[in-house]
Amino acid sequence: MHEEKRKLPLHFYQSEDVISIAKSLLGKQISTNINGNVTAGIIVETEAYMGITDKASHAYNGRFTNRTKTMFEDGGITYVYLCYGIHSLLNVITGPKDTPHAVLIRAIEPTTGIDIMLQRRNMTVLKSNITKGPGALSQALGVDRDINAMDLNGDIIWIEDVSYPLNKKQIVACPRIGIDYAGEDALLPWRFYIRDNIYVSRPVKGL
DNA sequence: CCAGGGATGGACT
DNA sequence: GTCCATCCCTGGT
Repeated sequence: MHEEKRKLPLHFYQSEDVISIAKSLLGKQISTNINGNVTAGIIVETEAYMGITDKASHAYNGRFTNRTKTMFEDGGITYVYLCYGIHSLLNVITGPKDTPHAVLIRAIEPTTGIDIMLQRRNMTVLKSNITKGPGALSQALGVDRDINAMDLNGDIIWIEDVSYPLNKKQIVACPRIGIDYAGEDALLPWRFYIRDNIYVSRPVKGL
């Protein structure tokens, strides 16, 4: 089988429904090829950011800056930005042009190139924190701001359907992390993760 | 120019 | 549980 055929098609990303895309990305495999080093993992945690109406979004109220201009491009590219001066956070841009919706990838379950990921994370033993959390998974995949605005159907970074078994009962929806500044929007249940997966960054108690 | 703040993670108690 | 490194981005002067 030729791997190109499993890559998610452009129309997957260009739907207006960023909530559905955030849920659909669970169980998909994201891969990078950085200077010939291929690493990959199954997406197990995402958050949706709904363009100009979402107070937690960088593009809230149509904010268009040198940083956020990537969000206004056609869906199907990456958006990588620096958080807290240290961490590169990886998003998938969705929707048509000028609809700045995004899905933050918050955790993956490593599948390919674990030795390379361990090196990048400066770890010697495989533990779940290798890719637990958005900053950690970016480091493991070798993603930094050089990967910003990159085509998700290219050869550097891509997402594919690997028929990961998943049913809707395994998907937990809860409020997003670290966005207290967003007022009432901080309560929206736009964080999604796979129940009981050990790579999820902060499972909700009791679920 | 400059101050304030942040979609976090790791170390520590 | 608490603390805080670290630096770009933003908006205001």
